[in-house]
Amino acid sequence: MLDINLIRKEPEVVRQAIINRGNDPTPVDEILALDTQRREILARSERLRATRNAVSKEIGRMRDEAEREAKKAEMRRVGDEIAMLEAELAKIEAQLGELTAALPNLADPRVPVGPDETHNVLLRVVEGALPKPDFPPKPHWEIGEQLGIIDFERGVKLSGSRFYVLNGWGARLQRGLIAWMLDLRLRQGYEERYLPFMVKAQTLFAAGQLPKFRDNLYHDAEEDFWMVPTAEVPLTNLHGNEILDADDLPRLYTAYTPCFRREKMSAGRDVRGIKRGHQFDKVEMYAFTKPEESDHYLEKMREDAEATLKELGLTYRVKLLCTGDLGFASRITYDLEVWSPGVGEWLEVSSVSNVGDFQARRANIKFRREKGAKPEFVHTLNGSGLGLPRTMIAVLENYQQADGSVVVPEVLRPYVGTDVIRQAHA
RNA sequence: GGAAAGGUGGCCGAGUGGUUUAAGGCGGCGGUCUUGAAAACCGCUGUGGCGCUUAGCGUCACCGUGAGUUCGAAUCUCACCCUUUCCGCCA
Repeated sequence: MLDINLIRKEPEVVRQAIINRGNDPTPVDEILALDTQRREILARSERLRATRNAVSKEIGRMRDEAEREAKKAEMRRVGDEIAMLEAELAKIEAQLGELTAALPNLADPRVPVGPDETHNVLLRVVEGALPKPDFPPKPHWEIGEQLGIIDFERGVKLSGSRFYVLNGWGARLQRGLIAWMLDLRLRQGYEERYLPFMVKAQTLFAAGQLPKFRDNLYHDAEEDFWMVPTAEVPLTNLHGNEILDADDLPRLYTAYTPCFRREKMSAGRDVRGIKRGHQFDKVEMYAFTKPEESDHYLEKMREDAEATLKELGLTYRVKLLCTGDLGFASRITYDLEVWSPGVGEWLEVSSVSNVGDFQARRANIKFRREKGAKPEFVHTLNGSGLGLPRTMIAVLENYQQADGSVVVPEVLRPYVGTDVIRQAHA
């Protein structure tokens, strides 16, 4: 949610920012018009309320019955007028809310302007420590099926396309990755949380997922339960409607959750393998900071995510997203992409964003600089650390051997329980 | 799922239609006193919106949420949500 005061004061800036994202800026003008109307009507109805409050108090003290009835009749008319104005106000506020809720966040000035992902800026490539394979690398779906650790057929039998079953060492590899990543986050200073995987609609709104991305979410038909598309959603709301002490900031969190996405927007893309499913696992990083510190923690989160890939010895690259590819709530985003030789692709495994006060406004998360000071909105940041299926793909494809086995990365061995995977079961 | 009780400021807690402008207490902040501290005493104490002559002032809203009754609602009515206890079911 953008600050209405910013829209009032700098409509040109907001308009241009929306255009830079490739969106239509006309809602800005509608918002300004509605905002003016709102304030006019509000002033009128509040003057009437003030009158009614005062007169009602007098009525309570009046002894003369006739005079009393006269005043009551008069206030009845005032009441009717207030009701009329407020009905109008409610309509305007609903429209205003809808329009402002649909506006994306403003991009940071450092974000390059561009129409789509082709204009993202490659910042650098970091070579991993692993030797290049001296044989033609296979894609993970072949590795997985040959080892018997990924069962696509039974996944489809259970749930349809884009589902799979992990067997034996495959399941343990994923579990090991999750546990190792969480421990790495703890060493990096994040606190772990175990969160609800189903949340209320309001929780999704505060994180910026609703109303805009309704089509990409799963929800219960009968109750107000929505499956989380990312841990970012419950983490954002962890401190919803709270005023934090400045001493409590920053708050750094990490959480593992499954993520559920309908992938309606990506129908037909990446149908092969485990790259894009309706259900996937992710370890997330999240931060609540003072406004002036959020950029510092953006860099920390990016470094922390990068450390994951470095410790796995993988080759990756860092991109700065352009305005056209930026997420709805984000001001600035780094993407980390890991090289995977089997599919011959750079796979997006992490997205690290500074959201500024965009989610804090929606979720009403504030802090007080000192006792008695006026509460201010915090800044929030989120980053994947990392997405599991794609990290699994990268591990399987980068650590595959000529004989079809997969060596377990050294850091994962204590977590997985073996040095090398030769078959599904020991 | 059934029954009962309940939801009031940072916390406890009073409040069954109009001097409630939400009592009182605790906590917190400031002050008096003190060598210092404690005690005692005095003062202050939430969030948001709108307006203005903007260190402030005025006004409106907020007592779980939403509707309703009324000139006037924390208080009355209805629906819903949540909490606690008991019963049932269950990992």
